[in-house]
Amino acid sequence: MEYEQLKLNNQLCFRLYTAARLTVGAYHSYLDPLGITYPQYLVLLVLWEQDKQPVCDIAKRLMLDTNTVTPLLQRMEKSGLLQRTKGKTDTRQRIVSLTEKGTALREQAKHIPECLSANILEKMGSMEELTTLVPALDKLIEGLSER
Amino acid sequence: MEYEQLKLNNQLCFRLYTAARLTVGAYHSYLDPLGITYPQYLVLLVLWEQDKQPVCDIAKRLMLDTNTVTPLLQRMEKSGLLQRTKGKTDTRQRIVSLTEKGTALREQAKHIPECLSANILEKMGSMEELTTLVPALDKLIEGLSER
DNA sequence: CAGATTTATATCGTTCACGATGCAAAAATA
DNA sequence: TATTTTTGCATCGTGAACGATATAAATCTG
Repeated sequence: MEYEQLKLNNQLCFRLYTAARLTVGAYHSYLDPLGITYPQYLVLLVLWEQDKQPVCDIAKRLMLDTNTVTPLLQRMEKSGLLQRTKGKTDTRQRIVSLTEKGTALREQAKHIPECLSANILEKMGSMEELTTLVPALDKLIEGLSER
Repeated sequence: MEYEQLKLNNQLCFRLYTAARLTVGAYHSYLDPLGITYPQYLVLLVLWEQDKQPVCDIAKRLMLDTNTVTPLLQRMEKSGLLQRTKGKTDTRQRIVSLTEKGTALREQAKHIPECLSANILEKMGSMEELTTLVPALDKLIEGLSER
């Protein structure tokens, strides 16, 4: 009784941790042919929405720090997906812009979300649990991110 | 319209990925004094429930592969939390057992779950979203883990 | 305007997550 | 029993996360 809460099955965080891993894993078969990883896909999503952003804006969007994002962008630059140029108004900034290759991937990635939705829906049966998930996660994220 | 689904805000996986990161981060201030990381805490949870398990059972429980768990256990052995001994009935197995130090941590970790619950509840306001989260995540995990 | 502070980015070290691969022991099958 | 297959564990390499720290530019303050 005393240690009841120290049980794996009682812990929300373990579920989040596992669900996140498995979901990212589900993207793998779609992202592999494009030669990108899931975090790289996230960066592309941000840049496809709006190109030419400084590192800090991308980091904010992804809720990551620059010490995670910088190496990520460096790897993506190396693989030819984007460029990092010095900012003009603020020379501390590095403006990240898509290359042709990075832009072109958008077309190839277009169907990934629906493929994945279908994939997950098929395995989960009903849509219901999924629709409750999103607002609950948003609230959790909002709570945990404020400081 | 065509690219509507390629928006970060529309993606469940990003929420899971972020929520998991932030939640693990919330454990940090509690686990740091104990000198363990979150994945190491998960291993301890499993061993506190039942000591002396082979590597594969721990891996199954955490839904991880041995190529993740083995180095994790090696680090934990190095820091004196557990021992890995050869199995007797099946010599391929490595039986993982808690040391005194590993066992003793249970007492210190006892209040972590309630501290965290309180922490999260305070930031989220209502309990409602949290209670819907758990079964939804379970179903998602179940769907994604079957193969 | 000089000095202090903040901001934007980068680097380093450690720990994970995981695909690929290797190897030996156990189990299944011929 | 001999051969094949499976299982349990380990190693290696790569890419992330993230704490700590560094550096220069921008901003704020006295």
